Amino acid sequence: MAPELLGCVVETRVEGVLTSGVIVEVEAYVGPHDPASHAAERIGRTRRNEAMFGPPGRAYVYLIYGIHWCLNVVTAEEGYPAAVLVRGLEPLQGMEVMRSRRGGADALSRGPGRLGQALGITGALDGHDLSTPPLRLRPGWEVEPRDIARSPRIGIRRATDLELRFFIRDNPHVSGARV
DNA sequence: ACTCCGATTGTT
DNA sequence: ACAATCGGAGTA
Repeated sequence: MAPELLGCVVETRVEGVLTSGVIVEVEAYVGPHDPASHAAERIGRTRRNEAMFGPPGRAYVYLIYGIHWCLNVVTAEEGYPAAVLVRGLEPLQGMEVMRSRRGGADALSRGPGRLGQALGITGALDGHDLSTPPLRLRPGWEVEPRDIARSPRIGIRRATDLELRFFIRDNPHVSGARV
C-alpha cells in the first residue's frame, strides 16, 4: 500500500494558488499493533487520529512539535487505522509559491514538515477526501520496482527495526539517509 | 491543572 | 548539541 504511492502526484489549491509535486518518499504506519503509530493500541481512537480510522483515500494531517503540519494518506478499510506519511516530493507546479512559503530556503519539499509548508497544508485539511480539491492525489509517474529502496522509518523511537520506509533511489528530494 | 513528549527543522 | 512551540495523552 505504501510503495504504490511513490510516483503519485499531490496537488493543492490554497488561496487560489496551485502547487503540486510527485511523491518520492513515504512511510507506512499500519494498524493498532504498530507501536510507532498515532493509532497504536495503547492510545486507541482519539480526536487526533480519527481520520486514520476513516475510509481510505482521505488525508490524515497532524501537527508535530507545535510547528510542522504533516500529510498522510489513509490506506486501510474503515475501522482499521493505517496511513502513509508523505516524506518527500519532487516539485512539479507552483514552485514560485512554494519557495516563497518556505522563506526562500533551498529545500522546498524534502521532508514531511517542509512539504506541508510548501503546499500550504494545515489541520483544516485533516480528513479531507483526496479525490477532490483543494487537496488531491492523482496518478503521476510509473515507478519501476527496482528503483524503489526500503529502510527503517525515520525519527521514531518505537519499532525502529521495521522497514516501512520506501523511497525512489537517487532522487534528490528524499529526506534523511538514502540507503 | 499539570506533566511529559513528539512520524521536524533550523541554528549554534 | 539545542531551541522553537503547542496540542495530545496520561495522571490526578
